[in-house]
Amino acid sequence: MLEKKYNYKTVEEKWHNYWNENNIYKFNPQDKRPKYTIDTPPPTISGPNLHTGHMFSYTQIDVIARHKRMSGYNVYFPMGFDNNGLPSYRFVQKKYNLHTDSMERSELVKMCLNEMKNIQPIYANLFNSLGFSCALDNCYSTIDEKSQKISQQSFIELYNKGEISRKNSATLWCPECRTAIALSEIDTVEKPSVMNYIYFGIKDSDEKLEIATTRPELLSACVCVFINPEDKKHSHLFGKTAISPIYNIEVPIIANPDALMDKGTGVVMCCTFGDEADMQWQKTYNLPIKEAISANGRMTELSGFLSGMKVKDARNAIIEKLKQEKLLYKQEEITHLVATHERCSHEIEILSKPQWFINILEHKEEIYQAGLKCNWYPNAMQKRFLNWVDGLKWDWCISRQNLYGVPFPVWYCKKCGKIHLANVQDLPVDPVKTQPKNSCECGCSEFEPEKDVMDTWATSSLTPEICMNLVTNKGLNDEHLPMSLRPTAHDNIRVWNFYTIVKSLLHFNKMPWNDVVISGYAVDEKGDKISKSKGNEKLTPQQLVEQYSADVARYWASNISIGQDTTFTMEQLTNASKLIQKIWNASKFVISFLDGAPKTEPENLEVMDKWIINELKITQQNFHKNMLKYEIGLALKEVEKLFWNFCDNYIEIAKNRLYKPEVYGEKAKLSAQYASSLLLRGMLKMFSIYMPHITEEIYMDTFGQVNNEKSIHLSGYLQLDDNIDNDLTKLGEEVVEIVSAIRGFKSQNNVSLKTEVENLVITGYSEKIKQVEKDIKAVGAVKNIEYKDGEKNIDITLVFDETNN
RNA sequence: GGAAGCUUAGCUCAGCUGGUAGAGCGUCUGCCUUACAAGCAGAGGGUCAUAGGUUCGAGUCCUAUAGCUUCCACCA
Repeated sequence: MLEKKYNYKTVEEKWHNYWNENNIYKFNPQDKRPKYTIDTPPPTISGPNLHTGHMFSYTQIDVIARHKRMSGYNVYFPMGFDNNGLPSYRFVQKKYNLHTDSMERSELVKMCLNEMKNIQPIYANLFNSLGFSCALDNCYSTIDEKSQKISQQSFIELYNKGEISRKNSATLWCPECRTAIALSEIDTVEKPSVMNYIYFGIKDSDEKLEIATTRPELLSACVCVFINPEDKKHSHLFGKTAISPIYNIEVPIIANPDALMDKGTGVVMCCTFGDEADMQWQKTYNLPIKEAISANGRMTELSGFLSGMKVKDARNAIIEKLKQEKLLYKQEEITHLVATHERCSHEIEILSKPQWFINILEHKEEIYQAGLKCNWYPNAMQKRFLNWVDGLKWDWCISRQNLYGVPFPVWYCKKCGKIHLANVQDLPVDPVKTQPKNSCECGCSEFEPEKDVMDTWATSSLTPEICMNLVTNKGLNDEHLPMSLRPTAHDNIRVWNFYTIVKSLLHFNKMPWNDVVISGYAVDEKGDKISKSKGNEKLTPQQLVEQYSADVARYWASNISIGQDTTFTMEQLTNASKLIQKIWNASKFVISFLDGAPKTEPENLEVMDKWIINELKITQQNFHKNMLKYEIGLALKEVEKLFWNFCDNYIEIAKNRLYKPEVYGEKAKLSAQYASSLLLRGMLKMFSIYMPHITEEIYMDTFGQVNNEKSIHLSGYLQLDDNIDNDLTKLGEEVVEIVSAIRGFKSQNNVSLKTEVENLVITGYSEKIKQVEKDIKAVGAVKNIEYKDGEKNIDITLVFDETNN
């Protein structure tokens, strides 16, 4: 028997234990049913707690996982933790106040892995307390040995395929972090700057050439001057030689249509490597490479008197000097967009350093095609991916000059410089700690280890393989590809999704997954993303679960439109709490009549019972239609709509037959018992993917016991035929209309709903209404009904009662 | 500058392949009705951003405009 009030605290904890002890959600790879595999995003370990956003997006994934499980799939819903990257590194460094300059890499990795052992249970507890059905007993970490092995194996295989090479090439460089970074790690921010107008000289001429620049400190690296070929004002200069101020370097004047006549003075100086455009020009015009900035963000010797200065100091110093020498004739304050490193917000430089690159530019078309092949939910997200692929300009630089990360399995021969790779069976290796087994072909047996580490995405892009390896132990392997689903937020389209597709194509020429679901953000009333740094998180996930229950939190997180941001308000929580209590109450009512309920459909079902069963069929169809599109919120609304219809209208009708078989007949009672329990069972199953605790509690107290079932979550949805009877729907609508009219009339006359109706005149309704006369009479407390033809109308006369006056 | 999405009741949002505007919350009124007063019933409230077009008929399709959001590009 269910208690009067639903006590979520004890109930939720009870089922968590039960689910874990009985391995309810355990994935069995041997199971013959079709698999549904999820490439779960591993949460980044960058702080001691999870936030609202995690709860929001992982709930949606869990709803999908539960739905597929209920639909008969063998569902694999793994979980991992991402601690291979700067955020985790920074977190540990800060927490223990580490001086990492003097640390060994392996030591640091060990510390990060240890720290994860502290954090992981906290994350796992929250996941558990939210009722997530993921495999928390077998998680991966993106820096653990297995992941390192797969990541290094991927490197070796792609190297052997010729898809990876070490090139001395332009690299996006963060002087603050002192590492190369990828295009996807860049944020562009608007910053104030100064446009400096300076004079260049012309060889064998007294003419002065006016040039505008925001980066005068790069003057020493100036290799040429561009002028638009259409530019008549400057056309006499083509083929001549310009002389840079201060350094007096002679550089050619070249016609270049990229030089815009209306920008600056129309004359551009090109400094390798000032920015991306300079880079392109360097390649196109085969210009010499001159480096004015070094890896630590200071000026090189090339810059002469600026040498050793930081970029900004150098800029001020050279402006001073230009002013002194009267080579600077104008300055303008401007704001412009600057590329910055998203992790540290420092301005990016472009340097030429030897780095490891994965070929992506030459695979652009294949990647584009893969984007087309993938099912994106919502579909508009596909465009974003394709746009990104279209705009690719760089190969994927996977080396980072960090201490922390997955090392390259690479050594260089000290004598001839030849690249030596580790053997796959020896992985994972740290080249700093070990040496190749054989000496080099040149006879040398001394090696220099590659000290760089791989970009974190070089490993994260292998999560399909890392996930499946947890159960198959087959390492880098394509048996499981494509996985069914990659769920993620939209900020990851051009990063994690992109790189995963790249790796999967390069390794196996296969799609990593069939479907990609992009979730929106949880936002506050103003539309700002809820995050700890913004301080707009009203309740932590833990508080939410404690104060409102996991089911309430989950309801809020699943009541969404796919890809749309969802506002978090306290009202929504109240709403969900009410729905849950209502489910409890309605269930109590239905269950109290479960004794003696027919297990199979009785003959001669009452019309209104047929009607509500018909409504259940319609709802199930709509529910599944929406779930197929991953519209979990719309599917939920379908069930809710049915549920309220069931409570407000059907129960009120069935009540009378259930309470008074002596008046309405035993058969009519059996009919209502059958229909109400079928409805409850069907609705609980659909609700179960959103609110797994309360539904389990009710189900296992009743229906589950009949067939000794282990859990509602393994019970599957109701199998109903799909014969929809539209006439029944119409009839039901008419009945609801009539009942509503009676209720409204009583309401307007300020009388209780149980006040009897002396006479009810129904005009213009279908003949069939007569079939449900006794139900209408019962629910409206109507003594007599008259039927008339004509324009639709309902006329009500109440029984005269002194107490009503 | 390029791309995508959004603009429907006071608020948060549904409205699939075109056919007389929907839900929840909030507001107002009434009701202790053998599941539920943290409940129930009822009422009010919208020229579906704007302007054109296609159509017998458009919130729904097409074109343009405006506002908001996001992504990309723009460092001389």
